[in-house]
Amino acid sequence: MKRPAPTLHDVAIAASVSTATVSRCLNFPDQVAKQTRDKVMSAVESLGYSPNFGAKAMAARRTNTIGAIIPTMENAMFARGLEAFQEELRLHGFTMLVASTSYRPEIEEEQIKSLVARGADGLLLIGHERDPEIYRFLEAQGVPALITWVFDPRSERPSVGFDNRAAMMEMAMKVIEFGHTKLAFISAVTAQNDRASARLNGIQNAMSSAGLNANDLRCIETNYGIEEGAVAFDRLMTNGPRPTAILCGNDVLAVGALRRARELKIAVPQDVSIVGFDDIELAQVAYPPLTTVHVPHREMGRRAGQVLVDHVKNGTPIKSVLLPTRPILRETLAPVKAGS
Amino acid sequence: MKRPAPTLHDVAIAASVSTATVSRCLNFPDQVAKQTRDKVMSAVESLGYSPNFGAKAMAARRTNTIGAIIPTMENAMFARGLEAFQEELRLHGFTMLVASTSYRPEIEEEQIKSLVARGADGLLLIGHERDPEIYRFLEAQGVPALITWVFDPRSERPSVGFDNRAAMMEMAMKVIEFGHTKLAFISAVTAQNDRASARLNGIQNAMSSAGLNANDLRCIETNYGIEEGAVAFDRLMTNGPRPTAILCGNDVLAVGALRRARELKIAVPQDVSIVGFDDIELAQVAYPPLTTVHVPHREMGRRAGQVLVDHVKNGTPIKSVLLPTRPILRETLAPVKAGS
DNA sequence: TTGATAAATGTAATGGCTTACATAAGAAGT
DNA sequence: ACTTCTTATGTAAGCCATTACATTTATCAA
Repeated sequence: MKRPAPTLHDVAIAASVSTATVSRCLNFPDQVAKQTRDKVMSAVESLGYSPNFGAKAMAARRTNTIGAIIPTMENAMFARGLEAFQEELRLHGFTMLVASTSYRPEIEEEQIKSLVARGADGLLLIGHERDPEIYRFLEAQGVPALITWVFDPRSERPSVGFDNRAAMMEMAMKVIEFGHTKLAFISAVTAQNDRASARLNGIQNAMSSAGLNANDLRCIETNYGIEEGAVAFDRLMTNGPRPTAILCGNDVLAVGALRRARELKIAVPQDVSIVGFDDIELAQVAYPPLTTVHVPHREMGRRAGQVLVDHVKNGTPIKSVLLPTRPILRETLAPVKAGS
Repeated sequence: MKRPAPTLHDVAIAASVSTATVSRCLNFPDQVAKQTRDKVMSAVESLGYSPNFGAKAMAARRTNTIGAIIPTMENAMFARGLEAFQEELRLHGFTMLVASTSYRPEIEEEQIKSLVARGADGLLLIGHERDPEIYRFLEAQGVPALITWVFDPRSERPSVGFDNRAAMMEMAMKVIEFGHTKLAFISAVTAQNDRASARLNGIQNAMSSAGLNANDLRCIETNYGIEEGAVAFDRLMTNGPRPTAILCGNDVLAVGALRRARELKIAVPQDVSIVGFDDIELAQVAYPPLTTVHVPHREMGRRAGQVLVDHVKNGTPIKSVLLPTRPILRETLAPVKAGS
């Protein structure tokens, strides 16, 4: 199907110069005489020539490409951060390659290998938790990787992100301050996901430090999705002791819970408080507007871009960046009802 | 920063075989004796070898890569479609490369060149409208491009998508059936965006065919975003003759309008009807749930993947696919109030 | 004019992989 | 044991750029 694309050589012939001259025209235009340059450029134009990236990468030993591997593009929070990341890269002449893994570690591994093979000069990864083998591989390949969306003070690997545990703990404290003692948590799947488990820990920490028994936390793990949040809410409210406040691992789950509450005619926040995490746009337009933890996704993407580019270009060591989060009180969190 | 990665040659030495054998081990494992294979594989393993994509692509003259260029990842509708597209590609052993353009034609051109240079075997593009020069370039490079998210019966270029005009016309007819005659439209920017202008046409067609004067349509063009929708709504309701129904170019704008309506204490749908387009998740969780045009984004992504892979692999000519859309009546559209 | 210096262009090695073709080693048939 | 096929492996020629170095041409001072 694909017919052979024009090569440097074809252009050289068309312009009756050497390939070196053509290459220089394209990469260092001021090193070649105007007259020659025009000749070459018009040949490039008329042939529709575009340099072969593989050959270029091989000869020049750099690609100006950075790979980003995220769990899913369907999550607005990643989409935002990445958009900012890409903008930052563009500013410095880098191109971003994205791949998504659907939260499957084996696909992540495949994608990492694929991007490395493509000559990515650096990688953006989400979260710390992955097979150590992968870190060894990146090491062997000499490809730097920047961890984001998390900031784990205990990890030796630098990252640009926020402290999931502390952020959720702060929110849980708020909830507890509102008088809630019967808490539940609709969590994302925690296996292979340090963000999700850190958030769970945050709640448990808050409970302990407030003198509650962390074991009393009812917790449901579920996949990502509005419907999933709805189902979890249903289970929480139908079976077992009813919580008065439900924390959710992310806004999407929270919005699902909110929807089911409406369907079940359970008033939010009068009958039950619901809070989310991430503060994506959804949170503001939900009804009632969702109380949630604000995360500066764009800022995170930008900073990650700066740090990574600086490292790849100038060898500046990667330094961790901790970004602040804060609870946003909107309307789905209210003081517990007397008698609950 | 980057220290040299192990090469085929290194592996060959470590396993004391020729590079050809290593290559075969990796690409056609059954052509080499089990004993040799094991030897090679363990060398690959211990060196952390990963083939250099550029070299591979150059030698093999194919990349099994398909590029997708979309306006923005922040729009759930593209994210969804792409996710499905990627899944389909994976099934056939292809990898997807995404790039986004922020709706800027010059960035799109840059991205197209970049992906072609990277050896993409095919491209997925959104909408027909772009500089003819680009189509010529793709032609010269022999890279097939599939147009999606639109289906324009009048275009000679095949596409997999839906008829934006007809879809919006159908919705507008519904609105008119509900007795509305004072219509307004909050549109996405129509310049360089055939989807947006087709949707506008759809409304005008509906008005004309219902005996209304299409010139009476109040129309505001705005950028993409919730806040932008809110602002547009505000302008529409504050200045000039108040419409009784507002159609929006997409759900995000509609949700913005909805939010502002709540803030202004304008009841929806009692005081004004609002309808969206795309049927992303936002639409269902908005309050009240948004009446909108359903577009099968995932299906579209899947079909696009099939068509493109089939073309790239087997040379099957690209045939247009028209996907159905339908108005989803939820709660933001109601009959016009008597006396309005 | 000439010789020296700078500017423009050309020559050819290089990078990592695939693959057609050549060769070597085993299996099978007589 | 000896030829004849297979099967497994090796050899080496590309693929398409970049770039160090060599060469040619232009420029200018003396």
